[in-house]
Amino acid sequence: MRYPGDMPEDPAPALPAGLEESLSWLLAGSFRAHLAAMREVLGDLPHGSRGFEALCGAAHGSARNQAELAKQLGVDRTVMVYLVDDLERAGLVERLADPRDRRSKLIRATEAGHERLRALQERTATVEAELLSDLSPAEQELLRSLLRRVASRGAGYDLAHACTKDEC
Amino acid sequence: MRYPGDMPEDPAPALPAGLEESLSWLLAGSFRAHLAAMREVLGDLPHGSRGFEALCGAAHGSARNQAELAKQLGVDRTVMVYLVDDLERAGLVERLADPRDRRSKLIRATEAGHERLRALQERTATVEAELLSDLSPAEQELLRSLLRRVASRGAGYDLAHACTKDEC
DNA sequence: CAAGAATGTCTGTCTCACAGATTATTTGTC
DNA sequence: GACAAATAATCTGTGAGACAGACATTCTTG
Repeated sequence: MRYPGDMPEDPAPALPAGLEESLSWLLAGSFRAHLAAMREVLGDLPHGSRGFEALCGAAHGSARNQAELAKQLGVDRTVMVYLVDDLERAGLVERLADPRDRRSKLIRATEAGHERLRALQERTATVEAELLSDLSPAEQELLRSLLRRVASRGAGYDLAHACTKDEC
Repeated sequence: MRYPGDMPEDPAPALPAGLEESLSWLLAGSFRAHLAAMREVLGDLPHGSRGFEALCGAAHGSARNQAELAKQLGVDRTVMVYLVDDLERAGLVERLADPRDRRSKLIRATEAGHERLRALQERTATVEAELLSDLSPAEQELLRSLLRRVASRGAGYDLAHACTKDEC
């Protein structure tokens, strides 16, 4: 865990000149920072940040089946297989038969999954708070709101090959 | 309530309930959206979005050497090798000997690199404008500003293994 | 009932990131 | 000046992960 005063003495490259105005880099940089901050918190959770989002979705029942959850997470359907496999093996989620469609499987968080998620969310909240600590509470909420609108608009894009190869 | 003319083009998963408040998902979603939007614009540019940022950094001389550019881009030093290799092979950047330190190599954009970058920036601006079209100009600038502060704070984190494995 | 679409899964393949070692050069220490 | 340690770039090998394509099952639509 790193604390505010605990910055690496490293002659920090800080923000790269000329890139700081590029939305490309701003999003990548923020995303990377968040990812790095989450890493230690998530610990041995299968598939790290993505596993966290999947568990989150499973707990909230945000998707009817595996395919829809995959779309929400922005991953390929074949990736979803071993993602859920590993979460299931860890006892955090379970595949339930959908009574309405025997092809579908409902992905739901187990009791242990809910418990784990709650514990993780406590700690991720701390991490996020630190990451956003330069922003006032109002600005933090504003940032979420703006990102939500951007992400919402981007939800319609073709996400094939969107995620993994680059930075991520 | 749905009306006759109100066609459900795609049963759009839209925003996943329960995830939309998670900064984790908001950043990932926005980042993915931007990545997807940029893909077609960048075309055959080596290494896509990351190559674009590298070219940008090379053009602005934001880094003294290859290692520092790698830090700014958030990539491993060994990754930087073939990233620059490919950009160099495409004639967009060049490795110059640093007169002050013969170990270092300055990564600079060639004439063709500047040209290509300028052309790309025109088109990426269009794409970004569309991605942000739900936001007013003031909000767009606000978003950039907020992200800059987040990314800036996150610049000090340990970025090892930050990027690739998870979405991105 | 037949044809087609959707869901989840499996297999094979291929790209990519990372650890570790290597070479060349610089910096620090005595 | 001589030596050790640190740093920059590179190369090799390996492993993880993403994707295309095919498949079995089930639903939907004509």
